This record gives sequence, structure tokens and C-alpha cells, in this order.
Amino acid sequence: MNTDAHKAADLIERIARLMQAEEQKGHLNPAQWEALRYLAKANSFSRTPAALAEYLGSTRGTVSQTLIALEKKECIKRTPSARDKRSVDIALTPTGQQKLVNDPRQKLASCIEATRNGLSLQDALSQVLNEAILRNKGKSFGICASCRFFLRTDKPGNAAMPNRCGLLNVPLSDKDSEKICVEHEK
Amino acid sequence: MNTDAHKAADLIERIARLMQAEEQKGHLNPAQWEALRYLAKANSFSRTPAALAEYLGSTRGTVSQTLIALEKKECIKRTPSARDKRSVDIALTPTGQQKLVNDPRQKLASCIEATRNGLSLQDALSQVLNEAILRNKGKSFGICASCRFFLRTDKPGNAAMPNRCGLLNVPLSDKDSEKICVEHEK
DNA sequence: CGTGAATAGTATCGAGTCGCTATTATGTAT
DNA sequence: ATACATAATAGCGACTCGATACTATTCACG
Repeated sequence: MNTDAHKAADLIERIARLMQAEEQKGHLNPAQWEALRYLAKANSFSRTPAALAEYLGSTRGTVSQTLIALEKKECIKRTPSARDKRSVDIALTPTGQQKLVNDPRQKLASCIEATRNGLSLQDALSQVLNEAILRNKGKSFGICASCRFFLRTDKPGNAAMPNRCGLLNVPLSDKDSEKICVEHEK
Repeated sequence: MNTDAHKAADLIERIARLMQAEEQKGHLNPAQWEALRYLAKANSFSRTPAALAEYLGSTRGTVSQTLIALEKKECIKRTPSARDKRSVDIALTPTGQQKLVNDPRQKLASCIEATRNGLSLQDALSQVLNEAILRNKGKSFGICASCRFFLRTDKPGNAAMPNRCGLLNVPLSDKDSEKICVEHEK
């Protein structure tokens, strides 16, 4: 049993492992990098320990520890949520944002660029991810603009917040609409 | 900066992470799974701690610990090498081989199969890996038959060992010729 | 041919991940 | 009002991983 699919699975894991070896070299480790990246592109409803755990396929306990480490390194700031008093809002600090400028992932991206296959690779991989999410009943973490709850309300009188989330019933700026969300559904 | 290549890099790491979450569930963890898989497909010259460390992009110290854990679980057996008295030969035990039958990686392979993109994905990813290896001056770990040191000697009188490795100067069976090797060069 | 340098592997330490099992605090449903 | 669900964290044990130090071989070259 050594199909193309198996070989491709092999390659995904091997590339990811070499990538992670790269990430380990700095002051942040792979889990911390992934958390930082997530926080940078998630909307405010999704910047919570629970959502991050879901995204990483991990547990709240583990993520809690990762966040403690990141806070100690002053990359993030945790504040009690106003919406839900059980919950915690996470925000990147300037230090955290600065880290992402030198994200080691860029090395992988540049290798992909060199093969000139980026677009087709992205397409094929997102199909694989969709399939995996479907099977694991996981969340898709798509951007708001592609969500079934997304409402484009284009009122001229409200240019700053032209859209809404129909699930949480909150206004969304154009910028928010391009961020990823825990509640995203196709 | 959010090119196709960046998105593809994102996807590789995210898929790998979900995969690793799957692997964590069993009695073996991701590093141990990768080691087991490597040992199953590496030729005997390549089943050493040093080669495994190179393959994983890790260090000898770390790999040494992983191997201790795997030996405790009776998945592998370590024996002093006859060739080089500093070195250690690693072999899978029947228990170790049995583990691989239920390799959680098969879930990923089956997701890839479902997209019917296995072949092109394999092709694109191996280009990326080659590029990454090139840049990191890493080893390619290809199969013997594709190596510049590989000699096909097709003597009728030696059907069991029809080939040779020109670097290590040893005979190779057809089966050996399909295994991966630390010394592989294109 | 012998000696110094490179190499193979291991031990050990500290920081951190990760699954697991509480535990506390808060929300929700009946 | 009470039971149940959910958000987060604390603490435990096994393990990874980088770094450093150490032993045993092997190799290169003068």
C-alpha cells in the first residue's frame, strides 16, 4: 500500500516537520508561532482560548499553557471578556505583531514560490483540509465574507460598518469581514 | 503580503497540525510515529540515530531520547553496529511493525484520495521539498535506485543481489534498492 | 604510525507541549 | 431553583527539543 495519496501525506508531514525545525530555532516554538498567526488573522469573537484550541486541534488546557508562555514573552495580552464573564479576550501586543514580521514560515512560502505551483497547491490543499474538517466535524475557520451568516448591508449612512454577522448580530467593518471566525459556516 | 504561496504554506502547516492532533491520541506521539515510519522504509545503512536525526531535522540528543521511549514500548531494538563500533543499528520489532498497520496517517491519505488530486499534489509537494532541502543543504533521502552511486549489475549468477551501492561498495537486493538512504545523492 | 580532530551516541538539564483530571466561575435550560 | 453545560486554569506525568558535556571510536595527515 503506497499510493500517491500516501506519498503526498508523507510529504506534507515531512515538509511540516522541517518547517517546525526551523521554527524551533528562535525564541518561539511551533505552537506559539501558530497561536500568534491565528490571533493576527482572527476576528475579536474568535480570539479566545477555546477558539484557538479548536483551530489547533488541541485542548483548552494545552492552549492555556501556551498562552501563559506567550504572555510571559509579552507577545499577547489577556483581558477578561465583557461579553461573557467566563471568557478571556486575547490581543496581540506590538511586540507580538513585530514577531510576525520575521515569521520563519516565510522560508516555506518562498520555497513554494520557487516552484511556481503556489496557486494549484493552495487549491489542492484546501480541498484536502475541507475533507479533513468534514470528517472530524471540525470548524472551518473561513473568513466572515464567505459565511452563511454574513449580511452585506451597504447602507450609505454607515460606511464604517457596512456589514453584519447574522449569527452574533453585530456590525462588521470591511476589514473585519476578511478575518477568520470560529463560528464560520459554509 | 498574502500570496498564494503563503496561503499554501498556511495550509501545509494547518493540515499537518490536525494530523498531529490525530497522532497524539494513541500511545505514540508524532515524533515517535515519524521515527517508526522512517525505520520501516530506510535501508540498513540508514537505520541509525544520526540518519534519523537528519531526516527529522532534529538533533542526535533528541532522537536518542525518542528511541529510548520507543524501545521502552518495545517497538524497536537497538544493537551495537558491527561496521562501526561507535554506531548503533536500529530495527523494528514485530510490535513496531504491527503499530504501522494502524498508522493514523492513513486518515490523511484517505482525505487526499477523496479529492482525487493525489498525484499532482505529490508532484507539487516533492518539488517544494526538494527546494527546501536544497536551501538547507539537507539530505534528500531518496531511494537507492534513483541515486548517482547506484549500480545495476544484472549478473545472471547473482539473482538475489543484482545491484550495488558504488559509495559503500555493498550488494543490494531489488527490495533494498527501493528503500531510502541517508547517503542518497541525485 | 601515532596523535589530534572529527564523528556516533548518550546523559542530563531546563523550558515547554500535550493529554488528562480536577476545580472554579459563570451561563443556560427546564 | 436546580441541574447541567461551558470557559478557563491548575497540576501531573510522559515526552520533545536545544544545549552542553562526556565517552568511545574512527579518521586524517604530518
